[in-house]
Amino acid sequence: MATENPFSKFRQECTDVLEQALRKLLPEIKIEKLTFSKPSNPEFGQLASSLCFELAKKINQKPLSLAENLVKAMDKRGFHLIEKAAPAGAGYINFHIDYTKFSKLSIQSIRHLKDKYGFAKTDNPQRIIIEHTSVNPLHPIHIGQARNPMLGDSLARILESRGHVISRHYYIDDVGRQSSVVAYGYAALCKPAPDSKSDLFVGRIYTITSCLVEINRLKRALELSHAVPSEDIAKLNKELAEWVSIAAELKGKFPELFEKLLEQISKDANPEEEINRLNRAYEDGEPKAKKLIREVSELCLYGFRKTQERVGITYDSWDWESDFVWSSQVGDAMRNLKISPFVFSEGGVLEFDAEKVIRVLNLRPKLGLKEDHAVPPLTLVRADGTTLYTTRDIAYSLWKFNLADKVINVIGMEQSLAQLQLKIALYALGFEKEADNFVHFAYNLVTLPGYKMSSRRGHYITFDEVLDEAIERAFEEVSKRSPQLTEAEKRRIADFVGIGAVRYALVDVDASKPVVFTWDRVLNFETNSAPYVQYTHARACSILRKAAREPENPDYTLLIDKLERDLVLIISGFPDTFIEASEYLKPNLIADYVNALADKFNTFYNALPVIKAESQELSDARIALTQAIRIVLCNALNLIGVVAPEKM
RNA sequence: GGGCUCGUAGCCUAGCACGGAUUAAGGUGUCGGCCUUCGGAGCCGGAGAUCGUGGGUUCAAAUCCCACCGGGCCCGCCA
Repeated sequence: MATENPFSKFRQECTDVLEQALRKLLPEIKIEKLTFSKPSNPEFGQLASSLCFELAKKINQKPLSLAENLVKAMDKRGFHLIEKAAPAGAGYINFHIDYTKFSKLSIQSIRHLKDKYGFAKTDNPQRIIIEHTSVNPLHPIHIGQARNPMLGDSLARILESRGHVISRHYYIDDVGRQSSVVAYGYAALCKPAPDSKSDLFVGRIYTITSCLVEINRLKRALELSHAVPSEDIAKLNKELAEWVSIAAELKGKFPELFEKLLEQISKDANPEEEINRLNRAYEDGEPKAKKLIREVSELCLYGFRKTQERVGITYDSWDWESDFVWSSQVGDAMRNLKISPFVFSEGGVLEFDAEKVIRVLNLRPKLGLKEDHAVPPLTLVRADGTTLYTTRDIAYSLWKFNLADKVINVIGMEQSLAQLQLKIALYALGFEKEADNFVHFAYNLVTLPGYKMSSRRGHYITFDEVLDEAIERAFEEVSKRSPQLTEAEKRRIADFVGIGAVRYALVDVDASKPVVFTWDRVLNFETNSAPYVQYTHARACSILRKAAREPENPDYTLLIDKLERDLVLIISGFPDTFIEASEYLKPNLIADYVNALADKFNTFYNALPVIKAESQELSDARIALTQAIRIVLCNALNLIGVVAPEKM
């Protein structure tokens, strides 16, 4: 008698009983769907209906007397997991759960389903592509970008457990001008072998090259600027001064590399022109340009893979933006858009009229846009015939929909407008179903207090640095608490504790809220952190190890303490939380849930003996409860990619 | 200027999609306790909140609607 979702059994029973009473008492009233809420006070039961407040007006009766009548009309033979139903307050109907039966059902179900428990399967399994991370291959992944893979990977784990077929995609943006900048610098240095982690190495080349090229450009602009107004000159001078100070900073940090690049780049009369030429050559698929840019991009991506391996993240597909340019796909999408009534030409530039699509296809309600929310047009093709980022993304999205029913893009909310325009473009092309299933999972930025992160300027804290620091701090913590362990054991533990802490900290906050990065926040080892939950899991394991027996004869009716009952309720509700997290794409719910469960278990641990309980039957019941809790902690941690250790 | 988004104790966060109970939930910090019990990365208790402001809808608003205020972001032939 195992059930996938114990608490929903109880809810279903409440629904059945209340529906039956309604049919009997008020046959003329039709209710679409009964909903229940969890009472604020546990003395009011485990589920409550506020139905009578709504019905009261309609049938001109007081809510409370209606509640009383409904309870009287209930068929008590339908009570299995319900202990009693009672009218309460000004007109609630409270349902009290029968713990003697429910504890047994829940604990046994969990122990039976083990690592499958909680992962209620969807009725509508889909093929879903989750595109996440997609950091440009120009510099290491920094902490501001690291929230993306943490969220994306957790979403992937959650939706996969829900029964969907998930494919994790990384979109490599190698077509932009920036890629040509770094490739230009790399070539100027004669393609050196990295002297450090390859993405860090590429990042240095990128920052210095970009800075030198920028200074060169501004100087030339100033030389040619006799005719322009003086405020423009002032502006150029200000910009130049800024870049010169960045150059000084970079020269101080990387003197050798800086000098070499300066020497080489100075040989070019116009480096900017060289870069633009390289960019065009790459888009045209010229073999030499292809080889060069792919080489430097691969170098950087190699570093990304190393970083993601550390945190247990992998991808199923690495998609090169350039492949879509070189093949006919971007061109095809363009041609189809061009013949639609939504594209117009202005000064030799192709513009996409998103607003017109919305009007003609009446998309405003569907997209949830207000009446006065005007969506600006999107430039598709430059005057020189080359395409823009979002344009190429249209072709890429169509390609993704060849492989999947649904596409979820984990992309910062600063790109909300571009993502919206992209979605509208899919409607314009007639891909209505696809557009409906195109989801921009937007997340807010990670900022550093009093510090403006800028990859162009080389101002960032890399994700690797954060991981290193987290592991180092975890190592100190382990050494302090478990001095008896060997160095190797301490290292192993520090690794999953430090990394768990970072993963947890970056999914724990609602994705739409901004996160201010502080070391204290990310490297928290106390309550409401991965280490806290990991510790709790290890503690549960420790009890089970010490007990050294399977609970042969548990008597669940002995679990009468409020703490035990609360724990049963929490673990029986895990499938509900899991379903909510997957349906509404809210991985933070899992983090909150697992922390709340750990909290309650620690209180229980402190208050009631498991192994040395008064009787063998009670001890067995508590061992079984501890087993069930351990399973749920582990399953929940897995969803956010945090290791559940047996010892730490 | 237009749009999007966030605003809940000193600080960080949950609750808002789906409005409900004379106590708005945690954490951190602060003050005070718990080393006789299964791992103290723990547990218990105290103090700490005009839920940004003002209206409105409702029997009922942190939650829905409107206006305003404050922070962030976007409105490029950048990505």
